[in-house]
Amino acid sequence: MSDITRMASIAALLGDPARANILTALMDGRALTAKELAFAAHVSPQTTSGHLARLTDADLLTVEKQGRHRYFRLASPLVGQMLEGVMAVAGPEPGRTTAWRGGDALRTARTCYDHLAGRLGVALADSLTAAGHVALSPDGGEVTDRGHAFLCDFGAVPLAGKRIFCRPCLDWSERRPHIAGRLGAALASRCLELAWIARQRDSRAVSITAAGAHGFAERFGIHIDG
Amino acid sequence: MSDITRMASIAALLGDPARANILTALMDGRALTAKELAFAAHVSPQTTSGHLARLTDADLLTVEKQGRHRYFRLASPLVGQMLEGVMAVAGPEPGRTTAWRGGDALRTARTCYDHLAGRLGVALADSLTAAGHVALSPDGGEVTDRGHAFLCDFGAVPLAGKRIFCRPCLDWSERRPHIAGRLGAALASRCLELAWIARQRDSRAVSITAAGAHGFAERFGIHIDG
DNA sequence: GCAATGGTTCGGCCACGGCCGAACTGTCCC
DNA sequence: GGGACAGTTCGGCCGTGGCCGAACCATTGC
Repeated sequence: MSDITRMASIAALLGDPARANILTALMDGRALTAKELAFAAHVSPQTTSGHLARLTDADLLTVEKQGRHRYFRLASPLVGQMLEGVMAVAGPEPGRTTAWRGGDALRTARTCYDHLAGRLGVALADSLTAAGHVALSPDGGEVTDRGHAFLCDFGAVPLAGKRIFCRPCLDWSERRPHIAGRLGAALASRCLELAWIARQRDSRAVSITAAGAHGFAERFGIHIDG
Repeated sequence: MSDITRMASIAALLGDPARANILTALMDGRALTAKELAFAAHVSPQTTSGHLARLTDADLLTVEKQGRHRYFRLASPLVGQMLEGVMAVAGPEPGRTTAWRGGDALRTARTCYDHLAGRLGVALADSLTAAGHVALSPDGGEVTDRGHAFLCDFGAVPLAGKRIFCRPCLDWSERRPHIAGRLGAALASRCLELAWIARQRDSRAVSITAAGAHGFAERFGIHIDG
């Protein structure tokens, strides 16, 4: 199969509205179940199953089995970039000025469910592990004694609950882990509380405030440009 | 029509092998006729006509009438970037290391028919106009007396012939004009003769040699990185 | 064990769209 | 004028593929 034939078959996969819905629903790096994707695609679960099979066959998606669920996510940053490339061409509808500029902002910092992702999320995870406050392993994470004190001092106290305390979540745009679970949620809500970050309308992107730029640098040694 | 529906319809246009052939044939910025594109797409002229109509309707291509020919070219750099994005995902075939890295090289310097395009081609045009050697206008170009002397000294003497002497050619990746016509061809062949540039296998990209880097800087004040 | 739920496979329906042959328009050139 | 050539439009054929209903696994929980 030639280069352009393969290119055409990949593009054909994006060319169906249902599959396009599925892929864009996954663009923020979350992993969603087949049923959630069926809802996003506005088609029945059977039909969705077929689409998902084709997308995973083409290596656009990866799948993880977990109990009776199957979680799908974008297979690589390249896939997200490809989608953005198509968006960039399709986006500027005549008579509409909002070009698709979410790309950069999304990569800089965004929420993933209720925790932080993007460059900021990954940098935060790096900082905490480098300082020996948190130890991440593929299937979970631990907070050290020093880490516990540090986080209490910072004001990020996870709520009690049976939800997993800390786990690494693979970041779509950075392709490296950030911190999810109750700890991730606590960090995000504390940053919001301190007004270090601010939500943006109609987007999962978050912006880093001036106070945040200063705070992240001082407390975590993190410098995010843009 | 929603964002993702439009995205899907754009992607669907790329998803047909014939259209994918057409678009990739135009990726180096040349303008080709419907018949040439029919040949590239391996389908009949009638079928090609339909494809071209859809591609221009979607603003992926622009068309210029010229006599009984219609010349098609990519409508914007975004289209080329989109194609590269899809190539990047489709390209790395398992068991094959040649990823699609032509993109950068093509943008740096390439041939367009028999003259130079890309950053180098545009820089050359800029240099010659800035120095007052050449005056480009939308439908042609003139060489000044000083320019004539300069070009003779450089060794770029256009062949006689009825082909147009000098005309601007819109550069796909830079979206600014470079020099085509007999003059453009003479410049390119002289650069090749001096071994300032070298052709690459199976590609329209050309590489700038060490002598070229030096020569372009000294004679034309051009510095191309990469 | 059984029911409930997530997910897949199968079969059949149907529409969209790619393809070409044939006929038509428009331009160039002798 | 007439012939050659570029390109388009029309009509009809046909395959691909999207969609859902129904039935079928697999896992969880009672």
